[in-house]
Amino acid sequence: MSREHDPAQADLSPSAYMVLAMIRDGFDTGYRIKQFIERAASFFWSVSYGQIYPELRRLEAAGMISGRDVTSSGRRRREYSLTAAGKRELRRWLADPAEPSIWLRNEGLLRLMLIDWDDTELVRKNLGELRQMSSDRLQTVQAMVPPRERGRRIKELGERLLAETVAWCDETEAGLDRR
Amino acid sequence: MSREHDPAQADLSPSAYMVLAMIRDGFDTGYRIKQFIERAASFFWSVSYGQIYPELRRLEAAGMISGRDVTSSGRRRREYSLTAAGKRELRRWLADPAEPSIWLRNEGLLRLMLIDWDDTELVRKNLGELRQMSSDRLQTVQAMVPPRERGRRIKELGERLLAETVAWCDETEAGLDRR
DNA sequence: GTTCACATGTAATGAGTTACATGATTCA
DNA sequence: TGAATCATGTAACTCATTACATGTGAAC
Repeated sequence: MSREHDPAQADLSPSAYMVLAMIRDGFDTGYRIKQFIERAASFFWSVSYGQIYPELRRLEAAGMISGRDVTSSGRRRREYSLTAAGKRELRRWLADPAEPSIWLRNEGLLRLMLIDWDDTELVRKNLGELRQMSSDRLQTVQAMVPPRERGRRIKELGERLLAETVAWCDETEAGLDRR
Repeated sequence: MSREHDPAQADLSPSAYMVLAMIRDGFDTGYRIKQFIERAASFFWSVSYGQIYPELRRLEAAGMISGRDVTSSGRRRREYSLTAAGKRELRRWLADPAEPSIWLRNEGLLRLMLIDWDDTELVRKNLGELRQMSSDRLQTVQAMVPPRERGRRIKELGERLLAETVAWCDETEAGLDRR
């Protein structure tokens, strides 16, 4: 994550900017942000509540967002909105030339790479697991109604990548039989 | 990473098992393991030296591997081999029913999802960056000579996924002009 | 003589998870 | 009445990064 040290920049984490942008787009509580990311971005981004809630507090302390407690029909929630500083900082980051980092770990694929392929049963099991996960994710992505055009394009990529993985699992499994 | 607590199991991290398997396959130094993973698994796994070297020491302390310093033609390196316990533990993990976790963060895609798509220039820039990264990775994967059959299949998946991403970037950029 | 590949390592730091704790509402 | 969904939050922990430090040999 090569963000160089530069005192002129707030230098938040990518997750913080994600949160900022979600609030900008109307996903104004921690819960809603998590739900949305899980549905719309699950094929390239992950989050947990243990990350989101402290992040919201940090961003508020830093003056990037401001929150207020809302109680409607008995349920309490904390709604946030961007401050001027938050808007500025988000805009700055989005136009920033810093090269984006990629971080990935697919344990299923790792296992598949490490197991003995003569053990057809084990290969089949791992292939099945990967297929299941991918097609579950594919369904989640497909079920998603993207809010804007960019959402439609991103969604399409997710569908293609996940469908490709499912197809690969099927073909690989089929290849197992022809031996 | 839902590895349940079970005193009967050594419960190492997935990275530790990756290291174990690499040593099993003849990649017997930290440097070689990193090189190989970078080339063969870059599309689904990441590693850094800061992770690998301490991991090798930990595994040695745990009796899973044993290392010895080798100096050939002036250069010193530490070569490892699996102990009986290491072989056993690796075998156990590979047959383990624990569901594999997926963890991913593609900052380029995140930016693309968060930017204003009416700013065609910015979209183009981000698309270009993603395309560059993906085609670089694609080349790395293509250049790789897989050691075994399983390597060939995994390699094929990487190629398909990366090629799909590159194609998506191109199509999306082309679509930008038709507006 | 300088750059690239080989080769190993540590310290400081940060990010993000899991498990836990709590409680209301809605729906079957 | 029980399960699912809505909703927030903390503590302990693990993992893994980045930056730094060091040195050799080979190739140009």
